[in-house]
Amino acid sequence: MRTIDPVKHEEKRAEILEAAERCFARDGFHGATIAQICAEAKISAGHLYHYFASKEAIVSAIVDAGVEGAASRFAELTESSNAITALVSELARLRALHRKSGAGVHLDVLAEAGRSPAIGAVIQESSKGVRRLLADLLRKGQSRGQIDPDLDADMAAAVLISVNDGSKSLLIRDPKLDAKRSAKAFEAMITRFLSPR
Amino acid sequence: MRTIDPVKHEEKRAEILEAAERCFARDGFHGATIAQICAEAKISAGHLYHYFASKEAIVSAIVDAGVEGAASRFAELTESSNAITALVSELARLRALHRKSGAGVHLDVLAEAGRSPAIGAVIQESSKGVRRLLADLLRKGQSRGQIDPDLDADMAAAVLISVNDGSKSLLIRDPKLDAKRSAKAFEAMITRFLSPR
Amino acid sequence: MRTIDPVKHEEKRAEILEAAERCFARDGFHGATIAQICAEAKISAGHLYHYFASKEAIVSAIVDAGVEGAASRFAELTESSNAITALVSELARLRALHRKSGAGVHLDVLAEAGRSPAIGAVIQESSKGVRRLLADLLRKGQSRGQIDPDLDADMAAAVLISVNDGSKSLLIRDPKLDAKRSAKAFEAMITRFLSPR
Amino acid sequence: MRTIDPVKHEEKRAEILEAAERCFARDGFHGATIAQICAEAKISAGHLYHYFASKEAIVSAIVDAGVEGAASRFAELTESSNAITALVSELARLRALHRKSGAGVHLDVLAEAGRSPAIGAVIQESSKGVRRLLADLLRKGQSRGQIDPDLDADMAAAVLISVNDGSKSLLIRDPKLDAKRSAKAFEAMITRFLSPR
DNA sequence: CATGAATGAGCTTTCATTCAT
DNA sequence: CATGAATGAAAGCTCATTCAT
Repeated sequence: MRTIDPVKHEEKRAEILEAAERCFARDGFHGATIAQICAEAKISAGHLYHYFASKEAIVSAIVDAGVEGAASRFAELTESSNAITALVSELARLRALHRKSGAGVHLDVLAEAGRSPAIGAVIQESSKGVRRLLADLLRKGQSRGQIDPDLDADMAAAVLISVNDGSKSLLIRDPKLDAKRSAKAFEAMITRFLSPR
Repeated sequence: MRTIDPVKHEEKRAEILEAAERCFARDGFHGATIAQICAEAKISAGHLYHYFASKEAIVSAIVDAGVEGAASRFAELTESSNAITALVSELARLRALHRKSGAGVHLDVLAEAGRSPAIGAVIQESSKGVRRLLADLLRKGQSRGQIDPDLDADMAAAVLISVNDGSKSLLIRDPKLDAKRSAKAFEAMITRFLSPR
Repeated sequence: MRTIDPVKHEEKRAEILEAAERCFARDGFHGATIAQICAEAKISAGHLYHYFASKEAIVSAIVDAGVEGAASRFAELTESSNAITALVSELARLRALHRKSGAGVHLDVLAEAGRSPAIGAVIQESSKGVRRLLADLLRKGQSRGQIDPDLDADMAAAVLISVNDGSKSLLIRDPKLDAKRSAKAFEAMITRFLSPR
Repeated sequence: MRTIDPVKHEEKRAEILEAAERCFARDGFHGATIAQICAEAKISAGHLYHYFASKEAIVSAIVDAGVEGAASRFAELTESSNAITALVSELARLRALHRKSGAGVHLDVLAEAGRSPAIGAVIQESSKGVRRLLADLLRKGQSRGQIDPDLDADMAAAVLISVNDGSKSLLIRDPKLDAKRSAKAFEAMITRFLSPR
């Protein structure tokens, strides 16, 4: 009975996930092929299916991992003294992140979620989680008097998430866009949106 | 003895474009097939290539057509007495439009533009045009005292376009989202962003 | 508007069907591959799908063609003066046929029909037709006093079809089986089964 | 220090065989996978290969086991006072058996035997054994005056086996076939075939 | 202008089998 | 004895594009 380490299994899974992430970032959900992902992860084509049931399942896993990341970051944000500046810089951080790794996947996955019920469900579940966390954050800001108490926290959270989604298009529409000036404009919008009047 | 009627040619082109738009909206850029588009346009597969050199060329043409539409709408907006409410309602109109026809293509095309240089170039050209029009609109609002004169009009235009892009994700992330409440949140954000202080 | 001959289309379809039949006979339903069939029919892999929607659809078409053949042969049998000898020799003819072309497909398709609803439906429909034809034949024999009037014509037809199915196993179970002696045994069984007492 | 217990080994082999039989009955020879069989037998994929050299070897073993079963049943039949009714009810028993467990495998294996030399050899060997047993039974009936002495016992045995094979197709061709009426038709055919004139 | 037959590379996925542990 | 990770060939099928008619 030599049942082998489930830890190793998880590690391999994570390796494949990282490989897939790189491929999706480079070529998009449809552009990236299983063969590429396997090559990147240095496993055989067939073996990938010991870890993931389908290409879609890989995307699901990536998205799921994203929620957990968001949760931990939001937990930190709650600690910060100024809710708005914290949020503004978090959004800036996300923009910078995608400036490096390519925003394609993010939009690709969203578009795919609009069509594939499987991925759609994953995205909706994930969004619900993130939105709740973000709304809590906003409400905390409201109770501290840092954020306009008249705002509908839940909807403001949804809008902020969509603003983040939209920011993925900035560099696609203008790759030479001045980072500082655009950051300033975003900051202005968010700050004015959330500040008490 | 067969003279080419350039008018008829353009009409056919437009018909195909509309058919393609319906297909892309339904199934996305990758999901829609040439065969589907041909069926929808009621022409043969081979014949489509008399009008468009490739699938990408169809997308390019659709995007190009989008700029012209935006131009004429913005021209109308310039006439309106209140620049901000006009803008807010235009953005609301676009959201409503996509609520019906599916936002998938919009995001799909953006994602594709991030990868394919061909489509990327088209999107960038188109974005430049729309952004200039929008920035002009904003500057006009500033000169009339309706919009905060301290705003960087050019960047604000870029941000507003990206806000519009992001709004495509709203219903994907939560298909049951309350339309009125979310519209109100958007309105608040745009209004506060642009209003003189 | 050069709509091309639907006749040519049918001819090509028939060619592919014949090629497929050869492949199925050689390697069975699962053993034969689309690639083999295409090679045998001298067309490309993709082109086959202009004529048949799937591998299963090819089997369906083959089975359907079989019913038509059976119908025309049964029509001839009705003319013959002695119903029983006619039937006996028809069954012998079918055994001889499969002695040449391999009985594998026949059993393969039946087995597949027991599992795949798609093929099952085709086989059931086809069987219904053949059985009705055969039962009519038997009833005609009964009215002429050549066949035992006490027999349940419909069930006898079903049993005879199953006897034919079973005869496909004869050579598989013993490739060296003496053809004449086994034919005689079959003849005895059928004759005694159907003859008036 | 680890001595192999040949009894345990045989028990495990039998367990796997039963599991495989269930899988083959459900999904056919090609449809059933090694993974399924292993799951059903609650062993690992690799371990199965300690007991059977290949998927074909499993089929061989199942077929072999079938002969032994037939031998013991035929031994009982020899005891019965009326050879024909005993045979008729044995065939009915086999039909009823397959009505429950699915006849697919039987036909599947026969079809496979027509192609694979390995399985073909096993089936031929097994058939030879069963046929000899059955022929002996018939000859015993002849010597007792219960069966037509003019019949070629050996060929009659072959034909009866093929009738049994063919009966597997009855329900596939018509799943709603009336069991009693069809049983009666079979009974009539067998009885008239074998009875002295 | 217009058709649709034809291509062929490429896709995701499956699965019997092997082997290090 | 026993596991399950790993392989890799091959399967069915799709689709943008070309071309003879």
